[in-house]
Amino acid sequence: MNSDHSCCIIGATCNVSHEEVDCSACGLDPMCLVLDYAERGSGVPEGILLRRQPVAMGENLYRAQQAFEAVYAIKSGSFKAYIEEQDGKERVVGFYFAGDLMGAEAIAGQTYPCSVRALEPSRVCMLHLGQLVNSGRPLEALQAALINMLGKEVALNHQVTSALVRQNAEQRLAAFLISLSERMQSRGFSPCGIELRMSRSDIGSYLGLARETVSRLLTKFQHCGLILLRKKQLLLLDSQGLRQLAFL
Amino acid sequence: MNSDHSCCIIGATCNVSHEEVDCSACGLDPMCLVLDYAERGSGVPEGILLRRQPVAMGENLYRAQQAFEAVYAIKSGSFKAYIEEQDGKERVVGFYFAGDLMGAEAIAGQTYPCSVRALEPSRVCMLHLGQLVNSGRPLEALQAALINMLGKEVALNHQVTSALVRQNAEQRLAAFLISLSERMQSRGFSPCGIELRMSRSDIGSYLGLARETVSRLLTKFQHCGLILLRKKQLLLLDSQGLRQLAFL
DNA sequence: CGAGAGATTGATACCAATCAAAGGATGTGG
DNA sequence: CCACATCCTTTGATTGGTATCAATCTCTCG
Repeated sequence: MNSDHSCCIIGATCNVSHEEVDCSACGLDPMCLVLDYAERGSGVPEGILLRRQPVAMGENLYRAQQAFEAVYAIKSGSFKAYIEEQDGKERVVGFYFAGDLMGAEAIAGQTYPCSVRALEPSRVCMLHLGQLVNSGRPLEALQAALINMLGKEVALNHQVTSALVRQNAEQRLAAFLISLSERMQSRGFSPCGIELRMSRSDIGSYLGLARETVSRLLTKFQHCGLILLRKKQLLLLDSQGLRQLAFL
Repeated sequence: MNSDHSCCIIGATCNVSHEEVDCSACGLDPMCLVLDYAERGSGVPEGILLRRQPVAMGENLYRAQQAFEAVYAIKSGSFKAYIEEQDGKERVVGFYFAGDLMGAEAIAGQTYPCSVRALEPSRVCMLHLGQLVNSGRPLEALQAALINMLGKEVALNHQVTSALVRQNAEQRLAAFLISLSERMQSRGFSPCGIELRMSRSDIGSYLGLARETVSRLLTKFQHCGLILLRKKQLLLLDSQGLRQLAFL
């Protein structure tokens, strides 16, 4: 919020995308703790939690229609969720960053409804939920943690949906940037320096805008002094101004 | 889907809004079963689950900013979730019908992010989650059920969001009608006869359209022979046609 | 019956998609 | 190391869909 906060995206002192979230900011954290505790006890099911698995850029974590297997927490990097349309094009339905949980939307239907692909080299922790449920160990703390995370995602989705539908292009993009900033901040990253790993087309697809419109608005925001943009490095100069744009 | 299915909304033989969902179609069903089972055992915490509480039309189940207390399952009737804007207007963020779960979005933040109001006289079951977690009984089955429901809601939200943003007014409204039909069918009601308890303004607010646009499109759909509309009674004549409108 | 809210229908203005073209960035092979 | 191809991005001109303003109509309820 305050610009005395050290923002170093242009000078590239800190490259956010190569840092890992601390376990305390990670979506799977409560689960990890529970599993750690369990592992100190007796019979530990092997391979239920795979930590810090590398994922190559462009690699798919899972694809639409696949049977549900696991939920994933992002340790570092970023991902996009998308759906293949019948015309072959892909529609982006979400972006995920370090600390986010992915795959929860497949729990109920036991099938992933969308595909998820890495936007850069990343690392994820993988929790095999199916195996876990059958493992016969007490699960209360773990389940409570999962319930909390799901509740969080539901709440976020509520916000995003209602915001997107009602707002015009300018408001949508401003809200998108603000939400990115807040998500970064909640994970201990700088709230004003953000690396936009996704393309303008991806952003447009997510916000329901043409890529040309995204481009136009970004330059407009820059001319207004709201942001600074160098390639994929984004600097929020006036998040207050963006907030005002987003909600009116 | 087939119109040989008896649809009686004009003749008013069956008034959907006054029927209750069977427990097996209700959002809280697995929980009810678990609690029933527990109650047959020893020390049962009193008042954790309040069944079939009546809610008057226009009454608020909970309001934005209130502390999280319980989740609710609708036995009969319908509700709208909305947010008060700073200009005093309300933005609708969702509709809920018999069998739906409400309040899950407050679990993580322990505060309701939106208000929920009855669109007609209704009945709900109320599960005091906070008390339950502290009651010290084995909760695995209950939690598993809640996880499933939340996963379902996340998946649904994903769909709705991405659909709403990208589609034009005609597609949005067609998709909205289809989704209503599917939700009704999944709860054992007729998929073609639906009572629209909410106003055109509410629908417009939810879909991000002006009420005039909603009105225009409904009459257009009627002229195309897709639907039949008498006041608040809606009859889907050609759900295939609506589906085609929605996805292209 | 009258009042007020909700719904419908018409005319106009504006925002954003689309079409079109040029300008950068990145990577590959000669 | 440069030439070329490809992809992403930016900017401009035109078109169409939808909000908005305005008027009338319908229904409900006291």
